[in-house]
Amino acid sequence: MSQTVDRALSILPLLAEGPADLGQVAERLGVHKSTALRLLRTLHEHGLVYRQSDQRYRLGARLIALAQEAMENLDIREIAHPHLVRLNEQCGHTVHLAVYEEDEVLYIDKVESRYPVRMYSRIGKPVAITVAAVAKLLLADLPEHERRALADKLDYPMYTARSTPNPDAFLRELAKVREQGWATDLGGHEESINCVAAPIRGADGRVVAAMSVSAPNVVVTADELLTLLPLVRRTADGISGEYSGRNTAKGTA
Amino acid sequence: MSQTVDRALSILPLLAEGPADLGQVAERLGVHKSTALRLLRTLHEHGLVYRQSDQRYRLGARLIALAQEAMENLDIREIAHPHLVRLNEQCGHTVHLAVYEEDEVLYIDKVESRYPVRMYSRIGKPVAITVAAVAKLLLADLPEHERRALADKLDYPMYTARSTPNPDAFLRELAKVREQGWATDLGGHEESINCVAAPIRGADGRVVAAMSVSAPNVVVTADELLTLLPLVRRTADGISGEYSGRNTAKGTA
DNA sequence: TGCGGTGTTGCATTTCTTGCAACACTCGTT
DNA sequence: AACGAGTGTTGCAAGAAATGCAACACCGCA
Repeated sequence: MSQTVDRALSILPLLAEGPADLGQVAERLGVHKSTALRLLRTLHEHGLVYRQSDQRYRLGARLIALAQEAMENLDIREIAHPHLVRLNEQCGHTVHLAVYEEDEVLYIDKVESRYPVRMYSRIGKPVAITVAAVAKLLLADLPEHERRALADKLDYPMYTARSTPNPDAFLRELAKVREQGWATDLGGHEESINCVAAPIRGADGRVVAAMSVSAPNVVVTADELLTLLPLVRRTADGISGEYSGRNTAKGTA
Repeated sequence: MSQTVDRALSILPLLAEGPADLGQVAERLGVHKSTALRLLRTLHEHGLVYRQSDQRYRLGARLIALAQEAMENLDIREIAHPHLVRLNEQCGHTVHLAVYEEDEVLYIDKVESRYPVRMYSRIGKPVAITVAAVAKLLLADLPEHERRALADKLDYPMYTARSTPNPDAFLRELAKVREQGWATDLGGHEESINCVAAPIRGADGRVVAAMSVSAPNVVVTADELLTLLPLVRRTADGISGEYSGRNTAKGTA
């Protein structure tokens, strides 16, 4: 809607790929160097980009701090956290909390496994949307037409042989997940990692977040992990209850 | 430098304080509602701002993802991480890694304490710059005039009775830290929490990051914590060595 | 010393942003 | 049901602000 701002903001994802110098930025934006310079300067003043010693630009610290505050404003996270910790104490595995927002699913909290073999993931990282158990739950709750539109828009990378291959398979999986009220990812993202997940619902019944327990094959088999399902669901329901109860002014994802 | 972009970016810290509606944004920017609307729309298109169900705006998920990528591009973090984990395994306490950038010090990595009583902090959160041990190390390495300028610019909140009270005290502390090559924070931020910290240096000897071990009084006394100093310094030196060795193309903070 | 590469500045042109005012919409109220 | 306040949204004309250009400054290197 606003060309100047649009251009300036386009610089951010570009720099997320790695540091770049003025010329590179100008070229990828399709603008004159002097224009790129002025945009970068403005971003710099706000701390969103940083100029490192070799003069190249990269994303700045203020961006990280802003994101931090953004997450702290999500009240679902605050409510859920103690529950996640308790679940982790009971089962020992990695626990995740994720939300959906505008075609993306991302982790907003995590409690690390107490086993030495851990799964890699990071708070803030976008989730593999076509295979992750939490993503299935969050998308399964969308209205039918949105689900369809999103499914068609997505890429379906074959992380493993069990990854969801195409929109139709994905929609079928979502229908199933919607039906049963929980989801799994059995080696669909990384061959040796399984997850079970359950939805967290607001007062109106809509899914506002999803949580999962993940563990590698070498620690527990998929079947053993599935025995945790009732515990996971109970935890999720507990969070749902508390979230619906305290319906403070603040809204959520 | 660019008014439009400047205004748009000013919206972000504003929304970091909490969700706001169009009118509030317009008022705080000092622009007409329609202008604010168009700026917000542009931010929205880039996912930096999200419109929640009650129509109010808050910071968006893309921002969190961007910040995530920003941190992953910091190579010091990648190199340091395994060292931090090892240190945590040896002493059991919370370990932090922090960098300085444009008047801010922030944590970019953390390994949680294995004791039940934990200290609150979060990756990405700006550090209490006038008292934190890591902040002292990072600032102590700045050229003299920058140090002076920054010290005068800062606020000196009295978190506790032992907090650094004013610029002069701070500069004296920095001089001392610079001299001895390590730093402490003994109850300067939270009454019952102590830290010891050591600097990580690049090939040119400049401090590029700092790391610390923190523990509450109830777990170990300040004196006991200080016995860990040699271990902390050895770890930091190990990271420095590795960082200086691998001087790849990528620059750093 | 001269040369390529890169970043920076002043300026005229024109585009793009701005504020306005009127309109649409959703609530809560009478 | 009708009303009115509050809020969000759009088209448009005026003017301010962003743009690209070209010339300049700077650095490392041959």
